[in-house]
Amino acid sequence: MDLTESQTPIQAPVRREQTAAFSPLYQQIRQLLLQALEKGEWKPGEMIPSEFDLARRFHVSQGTVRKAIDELAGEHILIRRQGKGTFVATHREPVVRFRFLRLAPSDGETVPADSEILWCRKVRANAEAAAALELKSGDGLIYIRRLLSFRGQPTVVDDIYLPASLFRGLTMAVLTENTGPLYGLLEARFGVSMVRADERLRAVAAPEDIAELMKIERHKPLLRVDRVSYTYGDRAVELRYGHYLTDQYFYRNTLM
Amino acid sequence: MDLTESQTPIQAPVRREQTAAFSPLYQQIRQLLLQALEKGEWKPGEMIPSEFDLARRFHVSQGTVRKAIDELAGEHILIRRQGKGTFVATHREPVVRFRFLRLAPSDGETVPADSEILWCRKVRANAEAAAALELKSGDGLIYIRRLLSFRGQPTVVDDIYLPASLFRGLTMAVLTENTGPLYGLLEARFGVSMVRADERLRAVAAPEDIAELMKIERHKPLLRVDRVSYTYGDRAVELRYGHYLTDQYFYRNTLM
DNA sequence: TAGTGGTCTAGACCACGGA
DNA sequence: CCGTGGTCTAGACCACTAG
Repeated sequence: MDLTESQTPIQAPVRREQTAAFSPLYQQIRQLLLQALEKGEWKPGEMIPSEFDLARRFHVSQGTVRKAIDELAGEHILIRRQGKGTFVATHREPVVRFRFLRLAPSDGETVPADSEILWCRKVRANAEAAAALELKSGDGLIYIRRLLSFRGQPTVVDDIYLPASLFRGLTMAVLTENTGPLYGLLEARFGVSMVRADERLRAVAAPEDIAELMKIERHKPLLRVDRVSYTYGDRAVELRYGHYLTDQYFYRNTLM
Repeated sequence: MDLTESQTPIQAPVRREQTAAFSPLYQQIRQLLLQALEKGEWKPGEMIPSEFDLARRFHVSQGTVRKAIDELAGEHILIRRQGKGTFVATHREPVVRFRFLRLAPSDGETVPADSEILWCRKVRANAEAAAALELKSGDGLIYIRRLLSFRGQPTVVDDIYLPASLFRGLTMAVLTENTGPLYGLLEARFGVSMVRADERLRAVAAPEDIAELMKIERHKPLLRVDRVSYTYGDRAVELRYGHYLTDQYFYRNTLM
């Protein structure tokens, strides 16, 4: 995989002079790996070179590469599989999906979500969206509304805003023909991998349009989840407002 | 610190025969460290022995001890401080507290919580509490209700259930004279450290008694947070039902 | 200056998966 | 059988803290 190609190696492993901003070698390697991922050198689901190959490429020891990969694996950006190799994480694996869809049923039975795209429009960013997505007010956004149902019960309404510049060609048709998770589509078709998301949760009274979609009475309490998602390098690439009906499901979380 | 005392060392570092349940050495060390913590050999806030001392004690290399500590530090059970030592995490440090109280104000300003204990009673475990706390129905529990206010606005009502057997002597008087966080009291006075918690979030209409305490109208949407907390070794030691008013505050969470 | 955690290396060997 | 990640060791040196 391009091991002989020209590729900005760390020449003399940079030992900054004392008391200057000190960055350990393995952090520099971590950054180089992130850059390679961002460039798309290895795609989601693919295997990256072995630790020894990477060590040769970056002119460091295998242990140092290992520590860099350890960190990225801890962030769920890479996935180690003993005996097989190290792979780029992908949202097309269900285990990843569960990290980003935190609804679980009150009574055991896990259940697949049934997704219906309600619309997909181009809009202009208002101040709030622009601030969250690090854009300018008025920049183009793609606005998607979708409805998730479990066992036929409409349970989640998501209003999703994506920078139009990153997702040219994302249309209603593309969305409806996609079967897997949305993030899987975004990474496979547009090369944008969601790596982290910050959420803010509140209890709110159901707005009229959402109550109608969910077939519930107005003002019923809903869990509102505001999400900003980030790709490599903490770049915000999605703003999402979710309304969750939590009669049969709950939002699960673990504090550590 | 008892380095010469008799203490079940790993004698011949146990290399299990092939294909049998294999546990790496550093995992065995991790378990021994957890046992020492559980025994109270090192108390919250205290420094544990250096990596080299522990290596001698357990008859392994410093690198192996280091890897065990790495894991415990990743679980926020231990805290490393370069140049000083490795310390047992304590809930009396604000940084830890924020991991377990996830409310943040909608408008910047962070604010200290003002806690009022409403009552502290002995009750018997119902089926639900018994199941969550791994007890038998009818076992003794301490039931605490408290009210947290921010800027004078009542915002959180917590109903807390603790196994009476673990917290003998926990009374209204003890609670009211405690100034810091509840978990700080529990670890300092009863030797029970909260290490992890699972939460289930729902939006609900405010029950009458809670609406009254918060001085809000009945049926107003509240965020209900059911929590089970665990100490070392995944032992459940707290069941808590929280009702959060999310007009001015939100529950923050990061997905990774 | 001494003691602690943090980094980096090189080498040996083990566990796992697949050909 | 080989190639991968995983473990363990020993040793050298760096960065940080405190006396």
